Amino acid sequence: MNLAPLTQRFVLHFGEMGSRWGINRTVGQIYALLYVSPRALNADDIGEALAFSRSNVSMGLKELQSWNLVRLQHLPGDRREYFQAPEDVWAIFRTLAEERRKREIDPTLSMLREALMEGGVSGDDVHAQARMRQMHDLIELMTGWLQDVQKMDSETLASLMKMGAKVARLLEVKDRMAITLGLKSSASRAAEPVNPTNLDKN
Amino acid sequence: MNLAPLTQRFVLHFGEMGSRWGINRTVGQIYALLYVSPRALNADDIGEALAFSRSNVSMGLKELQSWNLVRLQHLPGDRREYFQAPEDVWAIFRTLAEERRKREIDPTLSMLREALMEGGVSGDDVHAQARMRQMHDLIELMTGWLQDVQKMDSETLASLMKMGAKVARLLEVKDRMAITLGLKSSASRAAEPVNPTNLDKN
DNA sequence: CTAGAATTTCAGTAATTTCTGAAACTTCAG
DNA sequence: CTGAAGTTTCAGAAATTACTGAAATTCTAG
Repeated sequence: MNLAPLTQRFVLHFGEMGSRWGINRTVGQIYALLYVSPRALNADDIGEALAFSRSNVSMGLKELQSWNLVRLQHLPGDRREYFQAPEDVWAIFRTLAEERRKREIDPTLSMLREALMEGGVSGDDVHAQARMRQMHDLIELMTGWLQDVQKMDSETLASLMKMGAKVARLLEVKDRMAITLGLKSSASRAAEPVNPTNLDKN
Repeated sequence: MNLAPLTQRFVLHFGEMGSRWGINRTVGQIYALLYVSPRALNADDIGEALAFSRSNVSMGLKELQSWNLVRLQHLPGDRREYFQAPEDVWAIFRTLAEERRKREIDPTLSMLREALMEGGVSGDDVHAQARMRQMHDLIELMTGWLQDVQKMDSETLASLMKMGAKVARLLEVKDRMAITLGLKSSASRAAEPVNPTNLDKN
C-alpha cells in the first residue's frame, strides 16, 4: 500500500470500522479509497493500492454495486471498468440510509406485520403481540418519516437539521395559528405560548 | 426452545437479523425474548428458553448491559439477577441511536477532525482532505441534529415525524414571518409563498 | 467468617466469514 | 471467428468470531 499519508489513514480507518458497519475490511477500504480519489479507478488500481487479490477486489466492488454506492465509468480506448464514488456526500448518505433500511429494517417490519395479522393468540403470546405492535408502529412511523425526508433537497434538509430542536417551536406556532384560525389541531400539544418574534433566538 | 408460537418467530427473527445489526445471534435472541416477556427473566430462564449455555447467556447479557438496553432487577427472597427490556419502545430506540452513534460514528468524526487539522498537505491528499471536510461537515450536522432531537419528548417527536416532509412548509412560513417582521432570515430559501391556512392539507 | 449459590472468566473447540489463486467465463478488436 | 484482455466464480485455506464446559470468582444468608 503506497498512498498519500492522509489518504492512508482514512482508508485504514474505514477498514477497521467496516466490521462495526456490517461490511468487511476490504469493502470499507475500497470505498474509502474511491471516496477520496480525484479520479475513477479500475480494479487493478484498487488491488495494487490496497494490496488485495484481484478476486477480492472484484467481490468488494460487486458488494458496493449492490449497495448502489459506486458509479461505473468507461474511459475511451480502454476496455476496463472504472469506478468512482458519487461527488455529492448527501447523495451518498441518502443511498446509505435507503439501503440500510431495506436490509436492516424492512424484513423486520414484514415479520411484525405478519405477526400482528395472526388471530387466536393465547398465553404469553398475548403480551408478546402487544409488544410487537408497539415496535411495529414505531418502526413504521420512522421509516415513513425517513422516506418523506429523503425526498427533500439537500438545502432544505440542511436548514432543518441546523434548526435542530427548534423545529418543535415551529410546531407550536403552527398549532397556535391553527387554533386562532379555527382549524383542526395537529397531534402535538402547544406546550407553552411562544412569541413568534423570538424564533431566531439561540 | 419451548416458546409460544409468535414469541418463537420473533426470537428467531431477531437471531437471524443480529448479524445485519452488528450483534450476534445469541444477543439478538436474548433481547427479543426480554422484549416480549411479560416479566423479568434470570439467566437460567433465558438459557433454558433459548437452549444456550449458561456462560453464553452471561456474555450476551453483559453485551446488552454495555448497550444500556436492559434493566437489572432483584426479586425479594431471590439472590439471582433478573433482566428486562425497558417498557417504553421510544426509550429503547433512543438508547439504540445513542449507542450506535458512539460506536459507529464518533470514532470516524474524531479521525476526520484530526485529518482536517493536518497542515502542509500535498499531492493527492489535497483533494482527499477536501473530501474529508465534506464528510466531516455532514456527519457533524447529523449528529448535532440527532442529539437535539433526542432531548425532545416522545410526543413531540411523534408529531414531527407524522408531519414528515410538511415541516419544510413550516420552515417557509418561518422565513416569511422573519422577513415580514424584518428579522434575519434562516439558512433556507423561501421556495414559494405559502398560504398559512393550508398547513393541514394532505 | 463461611458455605454454597450465582455469576463470570477463560482456554479450547466449533462455526462462520473473509480472502486467495486457479479456472471459467465474457467481451470485443482485429 | 479467434484470441487475448478483462472479469467473475468457486473451492479450499486462513482468519476471525461465537460458543461451551470447567474452573475461578463474587456474593450473601446465616
